[in-house]
Amino acid sequence: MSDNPTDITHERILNCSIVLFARSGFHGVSMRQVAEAVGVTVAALYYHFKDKEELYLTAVKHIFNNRLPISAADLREDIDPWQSLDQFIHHFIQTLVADADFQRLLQWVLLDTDTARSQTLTDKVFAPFFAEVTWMINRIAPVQDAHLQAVSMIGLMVFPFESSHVRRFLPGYQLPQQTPDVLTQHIINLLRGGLLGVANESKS
Amino acid sequence: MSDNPTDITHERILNCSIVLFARSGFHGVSMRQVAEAVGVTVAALYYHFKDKEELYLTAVKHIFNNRLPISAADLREDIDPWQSLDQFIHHFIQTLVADADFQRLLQWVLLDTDTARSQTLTDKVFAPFFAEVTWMINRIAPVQDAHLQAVSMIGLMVFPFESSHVRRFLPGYQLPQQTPDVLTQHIINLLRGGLLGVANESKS
DNA sequence: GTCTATATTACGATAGAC
DNA sequence: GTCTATCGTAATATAGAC
Repeated sequence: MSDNPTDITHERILNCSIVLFARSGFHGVSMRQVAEAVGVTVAALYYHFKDKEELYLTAVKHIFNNRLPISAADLREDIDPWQSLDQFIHHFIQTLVADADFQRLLQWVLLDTDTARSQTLTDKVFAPFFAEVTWMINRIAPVQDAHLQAVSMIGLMVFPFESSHVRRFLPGYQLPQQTPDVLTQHIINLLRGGLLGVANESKS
Repeated sequence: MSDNPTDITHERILNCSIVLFARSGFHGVSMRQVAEAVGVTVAALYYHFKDKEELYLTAVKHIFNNRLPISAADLREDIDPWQSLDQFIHHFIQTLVADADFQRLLQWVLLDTDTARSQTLTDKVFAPFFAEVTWMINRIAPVQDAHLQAVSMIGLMVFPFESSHVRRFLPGYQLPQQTPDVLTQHIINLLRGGLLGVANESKS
């Protein structure tokens, strides 16, 4: 919060950790690697964080709290639900494009089996995000199972990035598909009218 | 392939490895742990596999080759495209439900940044799978970008499982949502008519 | 083919000087 | 607050007996 030198080092450690943990996950990164990336010794890390786990969890919370909150503009009651959804999807995908570390950390966190860690993270960062998504979906399709719909929507946004390392060797893969505009358009189209798009939809 | 004792041990090592790697990933599992799970010493593992990486890759290929191929019945030209798709989705989701290790290994593999490993796996196991999915989608929506559509469809099937560890702490989560019948119905509904379902679709 | 024993390196973590 | 130095442990991997 404040700007004294301690907090600055603290923050630099977090930023370096995020890059490493995003690339290789908790078990794939050693404290020695983190120390080298920061430019200090291992002992210095242990002055700021009591152990590796606390460092990891703090780093994850740090980036999630910065990237996951959604724009208040997307949640205005007076905006058309579909336009609202479009804005939100575009905004979130832009975040995924801009911050690959955030995207990959999300992927690592989903694989975490530690119940305590999962619950902490869920309560603190995922629950509010998920609630907003659910709220949006409910405005559009109030009778459906909002939880399942929200999961599908998040999957549609996230999976293209989760799978990109593999997909780049598959036929039909093109980088332009992953731009915020194209991807948002694609998802909205699917959410509005399914595989066949809006062609089959009765105009609303 | 044959059934001599060597191959039996070979296979038992793979099966035990799969369980461990699925839970904790490559870096989260030690050769000691694998050896203990199999009931042999570490040295025995190195008789069968030249190093940890070869063990991991063989294990992953082994389970993927068993689980990923899709039923020939889903690909018959004479079956209604939507029915074909329904069968395929149901079949694949059933696999994900039945084999949590396969589901989690898939998640680990998507996180792998090693280009050589990714390419090998993609060529050998993902490409055929992806081609079949693309073929199905193309029968339904020939003009669309089949690659993107296929990614979305796979994401819709996979993400509910990828996220289940986190989602169980979120409001609206229920286990029945994850049964093959319910999930397949949900996805088909979304692919047919978007968020609002088939209500908006002109009857075909 | 599997064992015991071990080489070698890396890991997380801490004590104590400055 | 960061350093040097180090402890104890666990990692991957191999040599050689059986």
